[in-house]
Amino acid sequence: MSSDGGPEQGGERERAAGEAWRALYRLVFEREGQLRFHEACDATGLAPGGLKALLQLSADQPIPMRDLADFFRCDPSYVTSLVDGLEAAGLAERQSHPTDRRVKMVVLSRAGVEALGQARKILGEPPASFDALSTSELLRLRTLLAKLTEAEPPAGL
Amino acid sequence: MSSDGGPEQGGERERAAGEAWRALYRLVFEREGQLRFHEACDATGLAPGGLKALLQLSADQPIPMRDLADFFRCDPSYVTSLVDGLEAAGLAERQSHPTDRRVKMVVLSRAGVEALGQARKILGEPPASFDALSTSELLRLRTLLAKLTEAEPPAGL
DNA sequence: TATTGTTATACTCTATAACTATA
DNA sequence: TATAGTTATAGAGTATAACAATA
Repeated sequence: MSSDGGPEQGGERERAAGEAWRALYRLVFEREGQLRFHEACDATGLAPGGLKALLQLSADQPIPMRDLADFFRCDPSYVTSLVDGLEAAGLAERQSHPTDRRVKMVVLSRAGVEALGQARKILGEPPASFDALSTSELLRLRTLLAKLTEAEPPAGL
Repeated sequence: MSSDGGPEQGGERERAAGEAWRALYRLVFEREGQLRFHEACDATGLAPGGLKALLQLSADQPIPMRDLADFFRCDPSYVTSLVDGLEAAGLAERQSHPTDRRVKMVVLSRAGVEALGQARKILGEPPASFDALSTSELLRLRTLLAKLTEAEPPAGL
């Protein structure tokens, strides 16, 4: 955080930022987010690792296994076991790379796409506490959060 | 989510709620939150489970081990191993309950309090993307999020 | 020689079952 | 009899090391 407010605003700005962040963190990381994630695991029959992998895959954009390992900062051998699991469940398939025959790429099967939709539906459902905000407050909240996510580094795959 | 807006506002309200929630989720659960948590693990030398336990403890309010198991929805035997770890690291101590001699309670040692402070400092640091908001926007964001956390069920220990 | 993915193996995390002590 | 915590054990989850195939 840099301070860009007025000369007397720095403290207030930083306090507000800290409080906002900690509220975000509590809301998502310690409560509803975890619940949602567990629900989605149960609904799809996947272990946490399998669900995280599922969420990074699609039917039409094959992903090299190596990229998954980089994204998750895990060992390639673990990606092997994750993809083994998804394949055994009929949710994903390995494809060979068109030009580099060392590389294997992963895509979702039809069942995988369906499971992904189910997971996204559960994860995307706002918690009951959102009822505490009026519609205009929700609109403002959405706008502010959109600014934050746009400012983030493009951490995707 | 119930819809309490005007007759034509329901769709917009729900869309805003969904988008706000998913932005929250992405921000905390898939990115900065995970990074912060890993950093805090490294800084304290604790495994994820140990850090989660540390965050629920304090020096002056002893917590029965059973309450920890309930809070984490885990088996009591796992609490035993978590507390064993914290104790071996010199961060926590077991106390006996004053009246019920079956119960053991956990408190932080002086080193535990210090480690907790270190962890909270890391976890509570807002991400760089917060620079994208003006001070007044941060103040508004904080206010909106405070309403949400206040509306949550009191999930604490 | 360097890189992708797999196998074999081991270590960590977490749960189940059986047990002790206490209520 | 029921409850708090521990021990022993077993099962996931994840990493390391050695290896085969390909670049």
